Amino acid sequence: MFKKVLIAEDLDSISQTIIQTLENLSITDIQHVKYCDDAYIRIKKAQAENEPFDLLISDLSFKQDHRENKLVNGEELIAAVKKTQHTIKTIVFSIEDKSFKINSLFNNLEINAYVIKGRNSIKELEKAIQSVYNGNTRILLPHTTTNSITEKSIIEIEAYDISLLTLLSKGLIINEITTEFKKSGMLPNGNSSIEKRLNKLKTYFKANNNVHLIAIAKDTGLI
Amino acid sequence: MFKKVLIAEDLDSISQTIIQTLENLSITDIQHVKYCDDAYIRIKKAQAENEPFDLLISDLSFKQDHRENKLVNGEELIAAVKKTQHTIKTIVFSIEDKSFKINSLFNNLEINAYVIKGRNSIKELEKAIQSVYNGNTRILLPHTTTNSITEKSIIEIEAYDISLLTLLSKGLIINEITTEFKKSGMLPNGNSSIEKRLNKLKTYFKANNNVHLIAIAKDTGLI
DNA sequence: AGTTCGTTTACGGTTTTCCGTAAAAAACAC
DNA sequence: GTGTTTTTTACGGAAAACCGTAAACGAACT
Repeated sequence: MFKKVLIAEDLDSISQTIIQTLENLSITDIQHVKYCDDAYIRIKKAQAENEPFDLLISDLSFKQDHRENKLVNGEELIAAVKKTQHTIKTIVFSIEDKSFKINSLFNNLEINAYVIKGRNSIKELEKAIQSVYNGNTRILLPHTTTNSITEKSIIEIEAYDISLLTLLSKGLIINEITTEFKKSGMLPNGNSSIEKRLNKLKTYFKANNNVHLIAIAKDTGLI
Repeated sequence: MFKKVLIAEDLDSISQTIIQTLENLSITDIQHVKYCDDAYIRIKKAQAENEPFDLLISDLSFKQDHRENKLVNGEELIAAVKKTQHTIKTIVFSIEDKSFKINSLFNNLEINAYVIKGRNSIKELEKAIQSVYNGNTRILLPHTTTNSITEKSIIEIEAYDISLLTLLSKGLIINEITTEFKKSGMLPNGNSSIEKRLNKLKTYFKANNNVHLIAIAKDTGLI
């Protein structure tokens, strides 16, 4: 079993349970931090001392407080950690159940497992740890994502749409988005193309207008 | 100290910690449910058997799954419980940190304490339990609500605005909202008045347009 | 080079929002 | 009851979204 495990989880009401779960698996060296920055430092340090962590169990969203942090969420943390220690195994333990986001974590960050916080997630987390230790990857133990978008859709929605919706949600009008896209080299960037894309999104999400579309995008966690 | 306590919390990773906290306070009769409906039934039953619960510790948001439930969140649960057993003490333990919502719980549901899930919430929860047992009320142990709206604003924003924003977020245009308001007797319900109110909201939230406004309303948890 | 096909962009008309001003109605004061 | 203030509603013009159509462009192939 894993020897040295780091937990990145801000809520103490949850981290305590994770620690206990790890103890039940006879893992002796369990460390816990409440901030992403701290997690990164710990991993760096352990690496420098030639006693690197075997496994990182991380939440995705961390509460903001008085402290200024460079890494503000689990995605940034994992991306940073993988750059410095690519061999480390990673399990994400989060309440997020949108398959869009989960898939992107497997594809972009190459995490080893994803466990959705739920009514029976402790056992699932335990299983996930076992599986990852046995060398398996792409593990997800869900009630396969209830209120998320279907698989097909996810493929169609890309970074372009996210940018578009994000700018729209920030109050920019189409013209301004066009200018913005031209600045950042995002293509296509004509007024009409952007309108057309918005129309596709509206059709897809069954939205009556832009306002409705943004509301839906917020609800589904797309932006 | 309290003798009989019920915990309503869906995430097992959190409930386990709460149970342990209660055990540390030498509370012997600790019950735990993962669904609001179950909580209500337990309380009814305990009352019928003349051994009512002293305290209810409840989360606010519960994940939806295959099960059909009448009570879908902590607010509904507490409202229902108070109707049948007004003497019960209630502590809300939730990640929600918008003072708008927290205040409404104290005012409308007359909860006894509110603890925000955070980096040191276990100790705060413990303190809250002690305080409620000692007869105190209106307890809130926060880093006083970071990313929420200020006090003044909350007073100004009322049910009317929520309805307005909600309808807008559902894709209705001003004209349709007017009709809707006339149907439901919401006043004022003229096109211009609704526009004027929207303008106030836009000024207040520093929103460029309706799309922006809805995005902000979603972000702040107003709708 | 020319053809085809798909994508991007341009344009125009209609609807809705946006943002004033003014009239009407209601609430209030005396 | 009359005048005053506030709130609500009506209206109208400018800006933006909305929606269809057509032109321009680019890549792939012959």
